[in-house]
Amino acid sequence: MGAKPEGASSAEGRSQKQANRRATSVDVAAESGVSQATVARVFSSPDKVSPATREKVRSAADRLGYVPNAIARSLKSQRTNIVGAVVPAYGEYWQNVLAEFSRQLAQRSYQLLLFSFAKSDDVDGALSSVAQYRLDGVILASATIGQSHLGRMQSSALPAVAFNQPAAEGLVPSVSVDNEEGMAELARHLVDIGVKAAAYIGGVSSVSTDQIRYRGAVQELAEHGIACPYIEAGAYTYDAGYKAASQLAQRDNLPEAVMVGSDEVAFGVLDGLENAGVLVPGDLLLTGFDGLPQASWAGYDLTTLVQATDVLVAQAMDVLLGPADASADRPVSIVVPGTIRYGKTTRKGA
Amino acid sequence: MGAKPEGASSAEGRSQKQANRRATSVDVAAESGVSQATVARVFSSPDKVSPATREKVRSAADRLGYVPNAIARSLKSQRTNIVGAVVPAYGEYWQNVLAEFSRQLAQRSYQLLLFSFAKSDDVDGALSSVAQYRLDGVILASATIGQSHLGRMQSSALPAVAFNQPAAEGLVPSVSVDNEEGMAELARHLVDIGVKAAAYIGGVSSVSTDQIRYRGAVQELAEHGIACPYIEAGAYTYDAGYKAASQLAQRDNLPEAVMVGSDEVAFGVLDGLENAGVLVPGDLLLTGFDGLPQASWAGYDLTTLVQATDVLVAQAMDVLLGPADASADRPVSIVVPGTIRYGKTTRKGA
DNA sequence: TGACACAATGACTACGTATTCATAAGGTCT
DNA sequence: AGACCTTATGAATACGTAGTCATTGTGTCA
Repeated sequence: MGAKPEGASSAEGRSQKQANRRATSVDVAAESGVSQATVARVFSSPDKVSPATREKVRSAADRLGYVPNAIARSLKSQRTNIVGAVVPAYGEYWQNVLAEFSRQLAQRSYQLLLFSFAKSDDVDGALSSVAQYRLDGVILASATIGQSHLGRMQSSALPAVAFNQPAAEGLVPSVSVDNEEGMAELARHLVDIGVKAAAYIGGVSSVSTDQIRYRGAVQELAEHGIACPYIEAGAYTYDAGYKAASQLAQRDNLPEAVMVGSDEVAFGVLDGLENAGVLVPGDLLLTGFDGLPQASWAGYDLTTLVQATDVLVAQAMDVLLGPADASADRPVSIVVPGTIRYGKTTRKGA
Repeated sequence: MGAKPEGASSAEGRSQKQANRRATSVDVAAESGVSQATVARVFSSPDKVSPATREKVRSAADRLGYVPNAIARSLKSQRTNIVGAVVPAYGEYWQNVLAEFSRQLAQRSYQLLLFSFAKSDDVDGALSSVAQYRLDGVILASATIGQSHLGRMQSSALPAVAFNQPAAEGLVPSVSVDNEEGMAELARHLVDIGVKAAAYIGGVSSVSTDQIRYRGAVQELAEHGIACPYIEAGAYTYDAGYKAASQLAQRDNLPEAVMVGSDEVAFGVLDGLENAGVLVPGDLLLTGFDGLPQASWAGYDLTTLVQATDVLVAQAMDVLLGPADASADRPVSIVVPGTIRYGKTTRKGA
């Protein structure tokens, strides 16, 4: 052990020469008079180093402002401690989900690398970016990720979980709310309070969640002899809902109730109806789906199916990062039930 | 050039042995009978490779499912192509800002690594994580990042930009909306329509944006002889606003107008007031701040100061990724003006 | 006291890529 | 045809870390 205290001065000389370079474990080793291996050990498995050495290295590291380089660590260890999330760039719902992902990943001390896309064509780009970073896992959120993408995902060795994406069934492990049953429960609620005629406003009819939610409504209502025509808003936005409602309001015979496929659209429908002089719940009952925070704001107080986002996300984390049962015969596919929130939009007496 | 076509068979043998290992540039080199260096060139500077070789390598890469490893690339090139964002985990406003960051970074083909924190104590953890990944830059969003953190940031060589964070002035390059002038303009609007008595509802009084916005209101109103007491909601949430409004509504003498420091709180205030029987704008005028999408929803139609989030974010990107003028004497500090949205909450005649 | 287990540490190498330098082949100009 | 430049390619190396293996010192047991 060359314990001559010349490490300090030489290291300082160097650090003056190249002021902007970040210190490396080699620098710290020189500064503290130990080997690079020991420095590495101090930061990755401290118990393998004697307390005295540990302290010496720590202080040298502080002096030099050394921070371990996660990139290099990842290269060596083949783990990044980063999870990717492919999420649509717009939409209240996805923003909330993303926030929840971020919180729960932080809890498990993972970082979240975000791949968002505006149009569904951009998914391609996002997914090929995903492959470059050797992530520990990836969350595929958004119904607009096609099955071809999912198939490719399946073969890519990268652990993945599809979030609220019925189309993924059988291809990729998935976690979703029980869309069909949830919407059916809302329909049952309408039946219970005596509704005899209804309509359904969806976002985009080609999206699988849209179809499944509609099916849940139609089937349940059909059992009670109630028809439920489908109206397409064209997008999952407030404005699309507002417009759809404006058109609906001009009809001669208004349905007794309107079931909307998502809360964000439902807010637009509600405002669009009231703007056209149709009172909710006076003239027409209204339900949403998702359980966005705004649904419980007094201004809207919407009857809707609340997704337990925290539970859904927690399940997704478990699938992704939990025990590696991913090698099971078929990908797991977890369905979480939702809960109805009863708001004033279906309160008949009002 | 050992052009014997034995590369293929040997590579296949290997790929069968270790099925789950991702192919590397070395594998592709073997498969296509060129050197690793040439493979690297095909993917990083294709014009330096002859078309024939390029094609040969490309097809070998496809066959093996080769995707360049961004981690290894980063280690070598000292650039990650990733920008970090330190953002609060909650709040409509931040969710919107984050979405905009994500969109604009994607446009510039950067990825976004998200560090969110729930309590402001967690900022420490987030910031030390930030340092480990050798990011190309970091966005510090949230007024709760203390000056000590900013100071440390300043010395860490990592390009940073503070977003809507007045406290950063002089320490870190910053981009914000003109909080003071924006609130002053709203106050002027109230004065213009004849308001003689007002109150201000802030989120958390110790936060710098809160203080500055309040100052903007107070000073402008004072010039017209109008007092403007400060009420603290306690958080930047709908619920906090709702509660504050409920208490306010019980007072004997209601102010003519209430200025709220942020839209999300303002929505709560609005609903809280109406719930208590105080009509807006009939009994009381109301303004918000931020320009959230919900402000233009017909249900609220709030008068507020709209932040041009896209412009703010674009400016932040320029500061962070643009020409490296960061070495200027003092960090730049860009202020973007806001725009008033006139909603029905200050429409006196209604 | 010698044989042996064990703790602490250092030398060395691999992770996968990009880049520098050297080399070889082919073409141009006088 | 010889000197020279250009293009295409390969060999070797560096990026910063973690883990393997070898080495040394220290204590324990018979």
